[in-house]
Amino acid sequence: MATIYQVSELAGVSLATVSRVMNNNVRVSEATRNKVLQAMEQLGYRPNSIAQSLASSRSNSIGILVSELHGPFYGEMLTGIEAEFRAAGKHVIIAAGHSERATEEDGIDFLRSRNCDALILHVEAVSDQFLIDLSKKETPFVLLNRQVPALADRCISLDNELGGYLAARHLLQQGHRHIGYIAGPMWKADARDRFHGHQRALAEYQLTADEALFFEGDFRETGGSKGLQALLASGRPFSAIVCANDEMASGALTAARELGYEVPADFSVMGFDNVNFAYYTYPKLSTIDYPVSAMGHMAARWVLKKVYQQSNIDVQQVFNPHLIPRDSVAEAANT
Amino acid sequence: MATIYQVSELAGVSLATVSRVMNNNVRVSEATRNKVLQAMEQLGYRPNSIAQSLASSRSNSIGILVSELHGPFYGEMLTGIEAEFRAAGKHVIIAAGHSERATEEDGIDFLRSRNCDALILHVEAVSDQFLIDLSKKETPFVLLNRQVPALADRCISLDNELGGYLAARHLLQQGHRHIGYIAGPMWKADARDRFHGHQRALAEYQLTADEALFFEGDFRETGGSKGLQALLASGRPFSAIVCANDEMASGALTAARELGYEVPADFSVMGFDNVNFAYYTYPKLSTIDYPVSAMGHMAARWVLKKVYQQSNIDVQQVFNPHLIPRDSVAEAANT
DNA sequence: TAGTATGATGTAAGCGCTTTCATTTATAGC
DNA sequence: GCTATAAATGAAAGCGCTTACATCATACTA
Repeated sequence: MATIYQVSELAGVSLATVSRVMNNNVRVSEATRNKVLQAMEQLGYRPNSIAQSLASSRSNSIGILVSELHGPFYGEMLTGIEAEFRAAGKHVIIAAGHSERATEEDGIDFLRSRNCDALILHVEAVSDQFLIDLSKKETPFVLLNRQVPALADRCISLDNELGGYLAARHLLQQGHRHIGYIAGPMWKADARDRFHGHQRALAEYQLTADEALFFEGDFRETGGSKGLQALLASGRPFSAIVCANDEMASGALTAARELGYEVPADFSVMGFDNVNFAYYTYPKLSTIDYPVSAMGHMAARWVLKKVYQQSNIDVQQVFNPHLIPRDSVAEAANT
Repeated sequence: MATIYQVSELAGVSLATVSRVMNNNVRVSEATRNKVLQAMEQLGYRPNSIAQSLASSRSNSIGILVSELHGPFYGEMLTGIEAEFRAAGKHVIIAAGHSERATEEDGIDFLRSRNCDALILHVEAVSDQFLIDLSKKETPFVLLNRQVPALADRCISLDNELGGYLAARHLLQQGHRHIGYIAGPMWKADARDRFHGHQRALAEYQLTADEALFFEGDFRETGGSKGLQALLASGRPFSAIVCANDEMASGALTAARELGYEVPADFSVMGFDNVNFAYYTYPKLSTIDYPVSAMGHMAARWVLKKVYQQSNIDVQQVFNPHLIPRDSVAEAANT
């Protein structure tokens, strides 16, 4: 592999000049620039990015920690992030946190040890304090889908409370008054926020959530099917359920069918996230759109702006969800 | 940030000794090792991985190129790969190739310029020759889900032909004789192989694929719905269709419902891949299992073995698919 | 007890770049 | 044509490590 030294020799200029044409910020005369370019071409020269990083103390790499690498949600997020950075010539190092405190902390550590210029973190299990402490260390980071008041300027998040509100209101407007709720793990902030929004909507109708019609799931399909079974087992009548994400809604739909119920004739089902497959469930899932890809892009742009000084970039930090009505919700029968 | 130099000073030993205890291969007396460890602890020392890479000409990073970062298939693959490397202390740089020749070549270039120690490639659009040429360059790589005869020792693949065969045979055994086929893009090797397997099974029953009942889709939901419409429009009767992947099968299922057909009463549908959501479609999709996560693991282990000399690792290069019968296929009515 | 392995440690030369500072060369003003 | 200024280029010192190679102390052999 040719080095910068051989290029400089072939072109008959100094190392410094070659370096300058590579980082074309400084002025180099057209003539020498061409000589150098030609020499590079001829030698098939490729700069050694490791050496560049060492010398410039900038690795051009961004560490991404997400809970999982699979699943419709994280996939979209990663796609958005990667696209943005790739275009900027930066590269992306990924790690999975699996929603566990130790693994998340370990992942952050791992990424930091890799000399990332910045981190994009989708963490759920580490404490706010941990993040606040982390913010005092040298590596900058943004938080995706998390609100830490003390770190407000580094948070890119969705208004989950509003989403929960919109979902419930949709059902209420369709006349539903007995609404079951299959929540996400309540130690997760987004799960809690969604439920709070739900409660707020109910309150507007002078209603409160029935504890017997509440089930705490795991954000996965099985959580939805177990949740539905639990609601049914409670013996309490209900005409609709909201699931805190689409995976659980899908599980609930499947379970409903297996148990002989028909959605939305027997009861309506709302999802949340509007992941790709929500259109392909049966019936098509009414849900709340989560602009996850856009938010991934935005996190990347935050980094480009704050860390790589690309000042012409605008960043939006709070996103709003909106309702996607489809076929899994129908008007309530006469109550 | 503390450097190795300060550690050596605090511990009262030379740079080399500190380096030795970090890479604990060489012999260092217990006493000095402890002194050094203690000094590191005290300074909160963390080695600079960039400097390590430059000095050792080993980056401990592996480049991964997949077609997409989202979608159930690639997500599983990445999860498998990441888990394996993370445990080994290596890190993973990812890029998306989007199934386009230029983007794939560019991605490989990008990864190579990042000094990856090895590459794991899931490429579809670049030519065999390109890969053969690439194999002559310094960066080693494995191919996932691709068979290049000249590079057989670097391929980890599924026997797609067998999968196509199993899918068709299942239908034939259920008495179906008029079978539609919604293929993937036929320029992709896996799409072709699956179809070849399909033809082989038909041949065993003295049948050939009806060209009017063949549709070339795009491996996505919309491909499946368009495909079904095309088959229906052909006017040819059929009692079953096989889709070359689960996404298209899901699209076909949804389209069938919209058009007023019932699966499997009106016709059976087979998928391929056994992605996560296949269990949650309605009806539950009969499909062919693709052990994608295991194959991701295996690709990572190939790298560990061949590039990082972990000789105790076994690698399996060819995987076999198998049938997962569920509810979307039923016996053919009397023909 | 001299002679020789052997294990532990130190010295110093890179790895391939970036970047500051000094130097040379070109341009302009008068 | 000569000096003042700006533009282009070069020299060289790192960036924080790894790793031959050299050195030194100790343990063993005969």
